[in-house]
Amino acid sequence: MYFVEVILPLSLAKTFTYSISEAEFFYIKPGMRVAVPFGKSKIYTALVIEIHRNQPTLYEAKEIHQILDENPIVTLIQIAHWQWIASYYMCAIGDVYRGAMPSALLLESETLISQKTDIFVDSSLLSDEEFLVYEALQQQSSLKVQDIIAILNKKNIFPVIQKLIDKNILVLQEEIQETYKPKLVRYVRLHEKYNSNQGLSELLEILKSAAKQKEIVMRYFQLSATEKKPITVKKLIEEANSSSAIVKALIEKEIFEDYLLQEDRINFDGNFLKKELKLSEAQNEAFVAIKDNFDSKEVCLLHGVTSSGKTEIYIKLIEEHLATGKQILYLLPEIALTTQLVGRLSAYFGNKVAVFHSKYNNNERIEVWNQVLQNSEKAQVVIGARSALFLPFNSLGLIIVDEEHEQTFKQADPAPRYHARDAAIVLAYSHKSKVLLGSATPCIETYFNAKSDKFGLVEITKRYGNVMMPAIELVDLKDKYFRKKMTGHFSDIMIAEITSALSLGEQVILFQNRRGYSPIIECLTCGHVPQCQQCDVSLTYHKHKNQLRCHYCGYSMAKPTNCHACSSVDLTTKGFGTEQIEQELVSIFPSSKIGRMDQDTTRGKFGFEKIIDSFKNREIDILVGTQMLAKGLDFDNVSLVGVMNADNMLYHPDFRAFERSFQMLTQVAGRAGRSEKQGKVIIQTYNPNHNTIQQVTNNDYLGMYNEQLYDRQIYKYPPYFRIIKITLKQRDYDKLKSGSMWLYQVMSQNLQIPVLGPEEPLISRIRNEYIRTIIIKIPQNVHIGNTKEAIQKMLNSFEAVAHFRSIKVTLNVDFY
DNA sequence: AGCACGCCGACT
DNA sequence: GTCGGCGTGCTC
Repeated sequence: MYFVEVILPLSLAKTFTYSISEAEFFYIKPGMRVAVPFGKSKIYTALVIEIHRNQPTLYEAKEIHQILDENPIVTLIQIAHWQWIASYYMCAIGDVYRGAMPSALLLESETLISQKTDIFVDSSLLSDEEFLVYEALQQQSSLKVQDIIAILNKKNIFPVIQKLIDKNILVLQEEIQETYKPKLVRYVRLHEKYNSNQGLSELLEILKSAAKQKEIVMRYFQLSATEKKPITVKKLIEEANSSSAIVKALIEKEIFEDYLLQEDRINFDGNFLKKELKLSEAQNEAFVAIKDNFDSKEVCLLHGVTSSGKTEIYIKLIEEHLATGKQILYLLPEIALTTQLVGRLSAYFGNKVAVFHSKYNNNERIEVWNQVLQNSEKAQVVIGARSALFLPFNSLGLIIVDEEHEQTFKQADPAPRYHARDAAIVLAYSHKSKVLLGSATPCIETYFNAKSDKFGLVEITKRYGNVMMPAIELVDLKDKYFRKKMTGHFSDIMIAEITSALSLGEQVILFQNRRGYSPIIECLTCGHVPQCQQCDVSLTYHKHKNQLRCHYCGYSMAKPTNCHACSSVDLTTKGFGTEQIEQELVSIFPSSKIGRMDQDTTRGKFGFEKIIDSFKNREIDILVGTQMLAKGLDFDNVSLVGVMNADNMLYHPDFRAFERSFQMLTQVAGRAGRSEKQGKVIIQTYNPNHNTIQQVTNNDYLGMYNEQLYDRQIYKYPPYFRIIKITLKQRDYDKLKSGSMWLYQVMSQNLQIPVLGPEEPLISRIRNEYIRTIIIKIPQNVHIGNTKEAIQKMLNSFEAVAHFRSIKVTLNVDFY
């Protein structure tokens, strides 16, 4: 008796046992995929993690359906890493498996219904519904479950199908199909019988009376002489200005023959310049210091101010690690940044650079997966967003986490809710590789780890080429409104600075961390504010579409003309977003070209690139945008950055609000003045004396760090405490209330550590589900693993209470 | 996650 | 009386 232990791509913590034959026992290796039946009718792509001979005692193992791989496509290191993620982030191993694999490698079966062949059917014995299905099968050889639901116009169709199967008319098939199709390109070459000199003259004789054909053949000779490589059919037709019909005729005459070659979808060969990299003195010092740190430490933090030229240092490090033949992973917070970076890296490393992120289509992702698995030349350096962490690396030499402070590295939903930076450090440990974290505004925990000697620390305090740090000027909004110096949301100083920058032909970036036109609409008569029907939030006004929209569930309605509560027509808008800033700009600077960059304008695969490119090409004078602007973009002609309102970030009810505000403002300010001239930053605020604002102005990271660290210790937050957030959701308010109270009490009684809650979050209802949260704080001296086990046990007993079982519980470890 | 079983209310 | 709603439990 032979068995395999498999992971299923479902939210199940257990592994499952299937039986295999003796031959399969010797063939299957851990990391191969097998198709297995699971439950009544479905077939899933499971991953083998163990092959063994221990027969299960409590049930009879089913047989596997089919082996899907010839070789493992997942490495043992990956499987171990996934298990770590599942246990640390408290989710099912199946969640990690599903999140880690490109979806095209995880196909599920689709049940196909078809008619048995060679049977006689007496249609008078069929019911109306049975007949409809039977009739449909006369037209099509097979039907999907969805098709039959449509034909019968009802949901539960299985009784009908079952009767037809019983009457020996139908059969069901379950098939898993690989959807990956290699990209094939059609090439053309001369038939071998004309390869000799004698053949050639024969050929000319044949073509004497076919001018068009002769032309294309002559063109073929020219091309193959100049290009010295195979010629595609497409290119030949283009170059000869001919048509495919003529090529086809030549192939039929056996003068040409065509053949197919597999080609990679993604190629960065084009801009390989083999540039020699020259580091500045400061960069070189940092580079040497990083290498020194790597001698004794696994992780090193590179803390360099904005524009200090961190990327060149990364490139130099990549160069050195490439020489050892190991793979390199470069993680970025945002997909949109890959295009810029690929351009820069492929100039040095040419086709050794590969990219992996969620906007790639299935085929593209599988190609990168396979290249990484085979340690191919073409994927020595992999650039990607957080999911690139799951690629099947053989031997990683270096992981770079750029802009390590960015919260996008933490996956919020669905599980696995992992932090790519932290998971990368663990992954690096199993590869015995090094990790470089880079940021101008490191995350407090990271800096803490560096300061406490867990990580190495290298700092650059000067900008590249000795460009000066931007001069930051604060504008007190309270004072400006009082003195009536405001035009819309622009202070007189802001307008003057923009005017002067524009007159010098320089570009301006304006930052407003809120999209839409204005957040809310309020009735002046009764104070009513339109709310979302399904969520506990006010609707946001979007002027462009004249709509009110919910940013949580996507609900939208036309802007009302009168108040829904009192019918008054005196409606006013409160607060402001990017859309309103854009519109004010149009009236203040009518002759300037104004662009807007936020979620609403950057949809689509290249939405972001389009705006960035037109800004770079100076087709836009003033760019208004949300936090997207803060993410490591380089523009060389921007001399002024304006922050419309620095306060709304400051007062988020979140222990990170000040840290985030500092990071955001410093990063945005860093976009100013990237060439010789000192850049200028205008920050409009109601709180010019606020510590965080002052720290931004004085470029005082350490001041911010020390102040925040002090608060974190007092209020029990990271890095001193690790936090687990438990979210409970239910449509029934009372059930949720009693369930969350029950769980809170069990936890606070059984854990000797702080447990807070159950709290009603700021937004206490989304899509008609009520929400409560419980926060658990684990101090440094308490064992994390044991605590998580205890929490898991308590959650299990929570689920054992029948009344509470319908409450959805999600866990978020290190949820920030 | 799906899918079936099983128990109660709204219709032919 | 049946259809179909969803709460409950299991899948190797």
